[in-house]
Amino acid sequence: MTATTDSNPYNRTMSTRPARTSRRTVYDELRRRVIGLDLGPGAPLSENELAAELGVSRTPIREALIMLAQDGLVQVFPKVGTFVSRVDAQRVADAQFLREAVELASLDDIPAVPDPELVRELRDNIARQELVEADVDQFFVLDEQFHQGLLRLANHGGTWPSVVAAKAHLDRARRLGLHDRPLHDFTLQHAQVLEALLEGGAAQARPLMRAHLRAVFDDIERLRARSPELFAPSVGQPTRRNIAVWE
Amino acid sequence: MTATTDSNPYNRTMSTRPARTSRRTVYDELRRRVIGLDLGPGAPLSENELAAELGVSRTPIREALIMLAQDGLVQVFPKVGTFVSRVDAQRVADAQFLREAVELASLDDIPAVPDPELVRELRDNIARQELVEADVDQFFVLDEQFHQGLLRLANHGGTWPSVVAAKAHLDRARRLGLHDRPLHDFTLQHAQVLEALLEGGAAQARPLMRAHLRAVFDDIERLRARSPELFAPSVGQPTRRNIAVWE
DNA sequence: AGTACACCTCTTGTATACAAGCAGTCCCGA
DNA sequence: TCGGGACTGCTTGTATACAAGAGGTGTACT
Repeated sequence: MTATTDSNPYNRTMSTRPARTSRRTVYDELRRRVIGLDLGPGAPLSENELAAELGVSRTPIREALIMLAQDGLVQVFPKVGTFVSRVDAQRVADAQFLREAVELASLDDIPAVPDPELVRELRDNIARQELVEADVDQFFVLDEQFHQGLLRLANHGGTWPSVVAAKAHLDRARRLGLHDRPLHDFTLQHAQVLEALLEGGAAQARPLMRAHLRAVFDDIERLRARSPELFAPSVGQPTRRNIAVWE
Repeated sequence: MTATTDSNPYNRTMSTRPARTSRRTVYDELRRRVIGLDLGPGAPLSENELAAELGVSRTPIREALIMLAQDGLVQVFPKVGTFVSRVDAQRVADAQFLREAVELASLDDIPAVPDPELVRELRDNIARQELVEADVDQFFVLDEQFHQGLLRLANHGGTWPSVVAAKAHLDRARRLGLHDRPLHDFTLQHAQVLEALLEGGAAQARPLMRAHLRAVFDDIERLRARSPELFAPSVGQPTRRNIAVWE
């Protein structure tokens, strides 16, 4: 699970602890399911069912769903139902665009002599990426730490939550394919970006970074060409599920 | 007020109407108050008081506050209180960075022959800006329509919600100053950006756009230099207000 | 005077009850 | 056979009751 969701630096309070409310737990869990496609695009979500399953009342469920709706991961139709958002090609493209814009622009703001402590963390991160064999989840955690680290290098770590929000839609689209491109391709790209950055600055790192980000998006676009039905436009409102089962 | 908040194109459903729930009304109202500084940074928000004032129960109030918390406009401390977020200099800088990155990058994606209908709208928008005398709110609406229009020109209208979220923090910071820079300065910059774009493409428009966006940020930075106390870091948790008043 | 401590009132978090509405089903009638 | 309308189950929206904790306040004791 990507535990970096709430790494919003502005929501830290330093003096008070994380305050793990039930709502937060539900939010994290549902977000994980949506991004991980345990809950497929268009799937209906019943507040009552979720409440029963997760062992809490409707209140924290509702509040978590509201947060997910703000993230664009679910859609709430009053008096009708709540549904996992469809994977919309336009939305995925917008997410890619935003992420690319922010991450590329941040390269220009990285100081000539970057924070050595952060650089050390990044190198260490890459070293650990190289040790990952096939654990995709583990790799994703490291991948997120790496990209967030680059933003922090530019002193723009505060934009990470926005990037993560966009990334959620990209990750979901990517998982539709299930294809297992070798993880080491990405690790190599990460290493190349970092070295180019430290050697030649933003000018040299930029094209590599763009290529790296585009590699992910190109995977998605290939998938879309192959299986367009997965990217049905989200305009069609969902149908109510048939429940029945008086058991 | 800027009514463009819910212009998220993905949340449209075409078939169902906007569904104006009470929660939405409360959210819009509180957001307006926070950005308009009717509710100053650090101000305490009591769910009970708001419920009484706005004539609804705690439920829609809570849910609206949760949405505002996700926007970073308020902070909720469990069992302690809810407070309007401080205007944090780092956060404002991050918002500026994100907005700049997205809006500048979008220029590169504007087609050589842009949608003539959208161009007409943009020209019309500028014409109306020129007619605005001193109505700041009216100007803000046109300003947002203009910037959103440019994004749509690049077929990246879907990123507008993210830009608006960042812009909220910028606007709030800007209002701390209350200074009335002539609106026509901005109108002129808008016109110059659009003309440069249509004449010479992204290459010519980019520096003008950057200058325009920076002009706003520079105002904020000047204000910060003059009145640093307004930008107190948000780490310090607020103090509980004294209520008393047995009346 | 200073300090420890019980208290008391506020806060948000959670659970539950009720309201309102959409939509599929089923039955009845033409 | 086909159409229409009441019915019935669900859905989310809102209101309210209760739980649990944080922290200011005042008092009593040293």
